[in-house]
Amino acid sequence: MRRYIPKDIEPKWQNKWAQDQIYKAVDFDDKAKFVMLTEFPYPSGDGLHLGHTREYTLGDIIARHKRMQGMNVLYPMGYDAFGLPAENYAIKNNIAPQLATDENIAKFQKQFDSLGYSIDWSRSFKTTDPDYYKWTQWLFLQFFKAGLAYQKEISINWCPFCKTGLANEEVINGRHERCDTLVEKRLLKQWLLEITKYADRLIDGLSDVDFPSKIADQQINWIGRSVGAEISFKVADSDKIIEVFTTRTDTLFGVTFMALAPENPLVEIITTEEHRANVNSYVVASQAKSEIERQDVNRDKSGAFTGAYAINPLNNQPIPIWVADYVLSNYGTGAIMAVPAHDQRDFDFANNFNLPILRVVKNQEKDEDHTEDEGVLVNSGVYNGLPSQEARETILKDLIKTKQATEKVNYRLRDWIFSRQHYWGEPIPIIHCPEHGAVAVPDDQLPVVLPEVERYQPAEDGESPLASVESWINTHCPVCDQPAVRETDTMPNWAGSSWYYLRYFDPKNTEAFADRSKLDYWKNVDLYLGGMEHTTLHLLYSRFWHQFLYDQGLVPTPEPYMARRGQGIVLGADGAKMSKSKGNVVNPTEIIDNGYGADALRLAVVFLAPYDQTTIWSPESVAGTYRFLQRVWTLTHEFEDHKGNSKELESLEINRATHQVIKRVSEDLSTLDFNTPIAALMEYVNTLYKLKVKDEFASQSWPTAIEALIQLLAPFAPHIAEELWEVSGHEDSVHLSQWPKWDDKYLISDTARIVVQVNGKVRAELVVGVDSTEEDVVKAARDDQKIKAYLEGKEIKRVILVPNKLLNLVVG
RNA sequence: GGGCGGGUGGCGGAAUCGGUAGACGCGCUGGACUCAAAAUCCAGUGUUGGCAACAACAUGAGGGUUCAAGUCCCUCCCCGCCCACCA
Repeated sequence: MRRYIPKDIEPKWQNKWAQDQIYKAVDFDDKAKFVMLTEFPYPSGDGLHLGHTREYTLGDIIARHKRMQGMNVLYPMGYDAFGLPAENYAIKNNIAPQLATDENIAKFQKQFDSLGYSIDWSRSFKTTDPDYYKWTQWLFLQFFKAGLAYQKEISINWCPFCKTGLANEEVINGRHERCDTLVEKRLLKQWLLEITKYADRLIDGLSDVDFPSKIADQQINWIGRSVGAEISFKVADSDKIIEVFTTRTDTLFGVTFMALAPENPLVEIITTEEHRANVNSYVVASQAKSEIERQDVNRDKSGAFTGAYAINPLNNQPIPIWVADYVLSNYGTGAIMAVPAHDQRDFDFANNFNLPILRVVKNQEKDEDHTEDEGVLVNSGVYNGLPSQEARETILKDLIKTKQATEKVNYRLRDWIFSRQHYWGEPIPIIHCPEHGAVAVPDDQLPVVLPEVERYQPAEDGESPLASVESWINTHCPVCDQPAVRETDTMPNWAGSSWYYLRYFDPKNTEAFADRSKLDYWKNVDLYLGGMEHTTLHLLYSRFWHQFLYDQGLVPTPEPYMARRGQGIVLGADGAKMSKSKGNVVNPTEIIDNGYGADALRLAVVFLAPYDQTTIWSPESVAGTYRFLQRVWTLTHEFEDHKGNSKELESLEINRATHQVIKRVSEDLSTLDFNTPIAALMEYVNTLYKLKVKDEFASQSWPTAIEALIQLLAPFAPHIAEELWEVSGHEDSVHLSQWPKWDDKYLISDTARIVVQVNGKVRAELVVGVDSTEEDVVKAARDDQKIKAYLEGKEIKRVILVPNKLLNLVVG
């Protein structure tokens, strides 16, 4: 018998599949379509890592399974190639990022090929292709034309290491998520996309798609919709008004001070001469603090009194106005009404500065200094006695009547800062004309191709490297043809990935980002698998783009992804995140080349744990899955050698095992369980090993049993399955064969094993006829030697029978 | 502080509706084969007591509901992820 040597069969089949193009997705096919999407990789110099392998293997298993179920499957792959690592590499080695990127992609491609994925490579592209980013630019212009892309001078998060502005979502704990550098604030003119306009849609749309609650909740929290009121407070002895946002109008009588953010322009205006010096030095000190200092929750609350007072609109009491840097300038109005008795932060501040604390909500709990819980109003004039929730509405209504408040919804979500001061990104296709301002580059001049430059390093002052390319910058206004200059900022690395799935539907189109009829056929992604870390970045951004495109009538569905699943991270064997510095990185190519092969590796990364769970890599697991494949190999070959034997009747045992495993694998795959079907297949093979000793492959049930085994294994381990399929005499690919079906009639037995409990403890196991009556089962139990001993001298008080499963005798 | 997960053998993990806890794999132990080793095959493997049959205990801790709890309820502890001075 030939031995199982993966490297003898895997490249052979990979070539054959490529040659026969068996994984090609067909536009407009009559079969039902299924779009299986996994996040495309950034082609770094390190190549595919184990996390990629897990993600793409999972996608491949689903794609292959759906294909065998008769669907027209599109499983595409591309490269998200704009981004900082390539640029940093370019800066360091003075090599064009284009070249480094192409080298890396070649490396990735080789690894991809060695893993045997059923990807339709004819649809592949990279986001850095001018043919691709032409359409990224065109789509940006649709936002611009709809008024959703705008320029504004704002204080932004600035990474001093990368020398670029960052979106809110890219700052983690005051540091740039990519390089871990402390972020600074800088005032810069930036392009923004008005994602806040879609805040409600992004929340509401979640109810039409199948996202795990973990992901949906995270997006909802990130958007942070908060319903409340904007209330106007007059400043005493002044015509100025302070607007504040609050969700607790019911606590209005408990306001004992107001607080303005240091950046609030009113600070300058209302501060009295007496307090000016003090307030100024406080504001300067606050602004000198780093982001991380200002965001530290545990820090003592600081502030300064402005000398001014506001008037409470309900009782006309004067309220001192303070400046405090715990008030955020970019949320709400940059000013708050402070209710120390019912807000922890206001409470802390009041304690620091000996400001009064007035309880206006009373609740059951003992009289604490402050509570944020609901209760009944006290110290609130005519509103005393109202439940706080009701008071919230009543007071707001009254204030609206007197035009002192409006209903207001606030979001934590901020507009998406879309400018980067970098070379390696899509140029923003805008021309600045002295007369006409920002003008869109006309469609027939797209793409605005990224020019070659002398140096890739961004400038200290935040100018993009493109600013130094005179010949490129200087152009003419598309409206008036007067001299004008190009925008030099580029798009963030999230731009190209915001719509890439649509390009797979029609990757070569030069007239449109995708042909409408193809969009109508493929519609959207049926299942999208990716990392949890993209929940509030890529996944939110691309939903926003898609919803906008839907509103523009450019795509046929309101949501891009019908279902989303997030796969867990694979940690190193030491339990730490894999990283080069820790030396715990596992290279999938090494495992394949060590002789285990792609199939054993694929099984190992999937068998490890449920796909959505973070798990620790165990090097021995490949040995286990390799051993299993070897047993499948041996079994199949032994069967082939004994084929002549088959003359006996069917084996009920084999039939039952076969139909059981078909059922289990099918059902598990439909619920996206991938580790348990592999266990089921292992169990099945163990069973067949035992049964083969019995009948020497003589029963007529063997051919079906082996065939089912190979087919069920095919999505998981495509190479060995294809080889064994051929060995068993098939000429067509197993991957185009029809997924086996189980028949319940083989699963039914005429006997049932019943567990017998006495007082809830398992004491024996009985075999009785299926669907035996309670009377019969109890009788059988009474006759059982072991049970007899437990019933001795006792009376059966109660009998519980779970048909065909369990009998519990309660005795006493 | 808020949101969401989770805690089961030496390890990764199984366990529809509450119904035999520990499937499957790793590791370990013993045996077969071999001059020997590797590979392979077979058997065993939660803990405690016992030669054994068997019994008791056992799913983070404590209580409860139930004929029956890993699963449901209450109280608490611990771990992970995400967000965080968002009014």
